[in-house]
Amino acid sequence: MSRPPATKASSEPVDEQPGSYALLGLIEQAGGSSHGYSLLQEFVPGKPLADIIQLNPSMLYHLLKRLAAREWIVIEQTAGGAPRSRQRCRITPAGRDELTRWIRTPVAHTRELRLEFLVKLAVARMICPDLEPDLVDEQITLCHSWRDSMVVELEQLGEKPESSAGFKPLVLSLRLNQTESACRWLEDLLPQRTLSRGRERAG
Amino acid sequence: MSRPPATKASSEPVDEQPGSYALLGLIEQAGGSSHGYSLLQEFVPGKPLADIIQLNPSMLYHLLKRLAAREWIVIEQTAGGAPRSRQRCRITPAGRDELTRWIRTPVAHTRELRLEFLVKLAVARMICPDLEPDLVDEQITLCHSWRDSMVVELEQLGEKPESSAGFKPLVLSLRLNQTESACRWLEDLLPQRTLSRGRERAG
DNA sequence: AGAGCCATGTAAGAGGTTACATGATTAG
DNA sequence: CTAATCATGTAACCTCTTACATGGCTCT
Repeated sequence: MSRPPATKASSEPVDEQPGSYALLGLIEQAGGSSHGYSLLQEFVPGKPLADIIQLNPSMLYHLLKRLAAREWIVIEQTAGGAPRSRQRCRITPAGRDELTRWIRTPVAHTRELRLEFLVKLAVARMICPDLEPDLVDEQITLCHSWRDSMVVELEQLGEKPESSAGFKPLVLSLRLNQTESACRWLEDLLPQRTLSRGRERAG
Repeated sequence: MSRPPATKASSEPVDEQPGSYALLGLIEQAGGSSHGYSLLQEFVPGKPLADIIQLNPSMLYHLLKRLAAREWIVIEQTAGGAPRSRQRCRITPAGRDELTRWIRTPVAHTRELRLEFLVKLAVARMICPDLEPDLVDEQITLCHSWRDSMVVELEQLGEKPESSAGFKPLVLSLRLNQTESACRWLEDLLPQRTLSRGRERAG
């Protein structure tokens, strides 16, 4: 499970998937330790995280093992006798470091906003609400830089007439559209930090 | 990817992935038969399809076998002696039917526009350019219906104040934004059909 | 006694990715 | 001779999903 994907020079640490960090965040929020089943309860309909991501039991326990393999948590069996007793998951200092590192790192693609960025946001609200404005700001900055470089790229494509034969302009303009609307969505997120409640803006 | 993982009733026909249809379309365009390596050449940088989707050799031959298993193509070995001789892939009538069915079916999610819809468009331009306007029109209609139902859903969420605690409105407004920008992008595609003799852009 | 929740998993299987194997022919 | 290109794959490994196994406990 050491996870050297053998492909990307193995120097990059390679993030876990959002679900793993959601779990890490829930454990941290619970005071640094929790157990599988109570974590599972946070993913039933009605709980905030369930609006963003769903985790079934199999996946949850699987992810917990991966977290343990990375030494971001330790898993202790609490009862000795019963074959399937409650297990206690405790976050390690390394896990805490990794969690805050991950929260503060903006997502690298527009498509990751829906799942990964929202999980970051939700976890930040749970364990470090003060970070939320920074988190949104940095994501906005990054999104703007994507947009700017795509605009440049599109202009360059427009200069060479042979490029209009291919689908590059179409692909780029779609991605540009999506990125621009993502920027607007992120910017709409900002006012919410000053409005404590009551103001709904539908669209 | 977005495929219902096979244990689900197995009565649904379940589309192949876009790459499979790209191959089917290339074979059809080549007069109904082609072979692996020359299909591979259509995915090297510079070829139109390469702007949309990339296929490595492993995946390409894997997909060809799947197409053969579905009896959408038949694979014949042409040379008898050599261990790895050229193989000929010929599209079957069922394959042709499936290809046109797939082309005419709009994609079911906004996220599939980038890859699957563009492959449909590219394949349509190759083998049935007259269909392109319909293809775009139908996708626009569908996109609009998504947008409308999301607007309704957001309004309903706005009526129940307890929902503002969760992330549902955020998720929905992001998806609505993305869908709206997808609609605009699709609409931008339409004027191109008035330049319907599109062969001039090759030079 | 049976239903249902608590609690934790294993098994099976689909799908995809990368690295690598194989052997022919052609070009420098 | 060596390298590249032609041409087709296999092997190993990863992820995620669904179905199901396992037992204790509690409530009716």
